[in-house]
Amino acid sequence: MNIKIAIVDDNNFLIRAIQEKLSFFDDLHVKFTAVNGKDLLEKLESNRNVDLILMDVEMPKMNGVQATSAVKAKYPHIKIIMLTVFDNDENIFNSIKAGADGYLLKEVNPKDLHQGILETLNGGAAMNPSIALKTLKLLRNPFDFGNKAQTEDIKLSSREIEVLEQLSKGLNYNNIADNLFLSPSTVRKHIENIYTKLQVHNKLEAIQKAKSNNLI
Amino acid sequence: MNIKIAIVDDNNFLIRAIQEKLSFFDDLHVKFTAVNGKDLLEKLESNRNVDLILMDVEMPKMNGVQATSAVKAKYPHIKIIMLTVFDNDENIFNSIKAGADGYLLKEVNPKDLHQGILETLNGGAAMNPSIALKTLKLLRNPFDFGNKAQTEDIKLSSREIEVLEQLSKGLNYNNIADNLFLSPSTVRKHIENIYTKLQVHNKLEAIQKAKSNNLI
DNA sequence: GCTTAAATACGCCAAATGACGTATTGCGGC
DNA sequence: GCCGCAATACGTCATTTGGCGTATTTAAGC
Repeated sequence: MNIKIAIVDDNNFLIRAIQEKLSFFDDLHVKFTAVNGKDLLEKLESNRNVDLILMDVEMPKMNGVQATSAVKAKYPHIKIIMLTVFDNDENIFNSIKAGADGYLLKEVNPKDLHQGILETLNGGAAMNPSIALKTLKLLRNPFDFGNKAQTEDIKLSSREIEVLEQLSKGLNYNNIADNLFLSPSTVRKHIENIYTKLQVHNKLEAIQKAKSNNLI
Repeated sequence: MNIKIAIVDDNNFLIRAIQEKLSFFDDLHVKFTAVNGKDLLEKLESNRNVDLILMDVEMPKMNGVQATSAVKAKYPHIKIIMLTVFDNDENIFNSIKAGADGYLLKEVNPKDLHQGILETLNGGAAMNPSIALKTLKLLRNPFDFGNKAQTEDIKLSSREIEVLEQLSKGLNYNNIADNLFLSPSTVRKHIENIYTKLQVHNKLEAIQKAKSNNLI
């Protein structure tokens, strides 16, 4: 077994410490390291043959949450474990939302880190018990789930929103036309305008963007 | 250290197996066992000096979820770890809501069980990696909280799931091919097979169905 | 060793989609 | 009355997607 790992952290000493921990295990190989999210994305561009990323949260330029979103959007098969000294709810929740596959504290011992990496690659999730408890609490109190607003002030007409809603059901243009008593041509035009306003280029992206902006 | 444990399971062989696992550790002591929730509550009545309960989910008379609610309402200081052979979302979610402090599968080895018990008493939560992943998915998808467990027993291969994940990001076939180091033809074939298995006819429907069945 | 399932890969064809340009109608505001 | 915007509608063209057949290679199970 040869597991290819990337480490992302703005602190070189901590990178060194993590490498040290990984060095005990023959099946783990550090492909490269990066000092922030931007650096990571650039390096992934030219060397995407990575199984798992150990990611810090707090970093300059692009933090770990943003980087996780970006990586997961482009390389969903790459697993990501957040590895950080902080365990505040905000970071944990945002990381999970961004798609992280695990969340460990940096004080983790080599054995548990190794174990967590294997479990994550095996379709599980790696988590400190204290983190696990926080996720359970978050699940029990679904109070502030959807309200992280970063609305870009996008304005769609009411007709466009109707079309978008139909689109999100998985209907094709002809069915939408039937449902809204429109010509298929008109539906297409509406969708074209929607794409322009949202700056996207296909159904999926339009629906995702619309949802994240509470348009539908 | 003297940790007082109760085991609740309607299957005597499984109780025996759990006792066996606990017997390796001097700090763990099984105070009593019960065969269902009702039995547990009665026994707790006369002997409430228990630190932690290992609880089965599926039981006659009163199941583990109901028992957890009842115990937590009356004895909030007692920790409860669900210990079951099944790991379906419904049970996990309901157990968490009922107040469980952990969720382990019965196949867990003695060391991990011991570890999980200590961590739970120490203010953490015990969780299998596969369970942990499910809780993360539940956190990401606050929508499938109240609804159905109508898992249609759809089986996708791991490669198919990878493709589906890429698809759900809004990528087109060529980009998916690039990301997974495949020929576009292969991506198309995978997607075709996915559609057949899910009985759908386009991206959107596939993604919706996959999400509602927790495949992605 | 044989069987099966999964993963890989092509080709063909029809349908759906996305990106253009263009045009008409209706309605509210100034 | 004119302006601007939303809503309506067509045509064209290239690309993407979905459906179907076929084939080879690899991994896993018996």
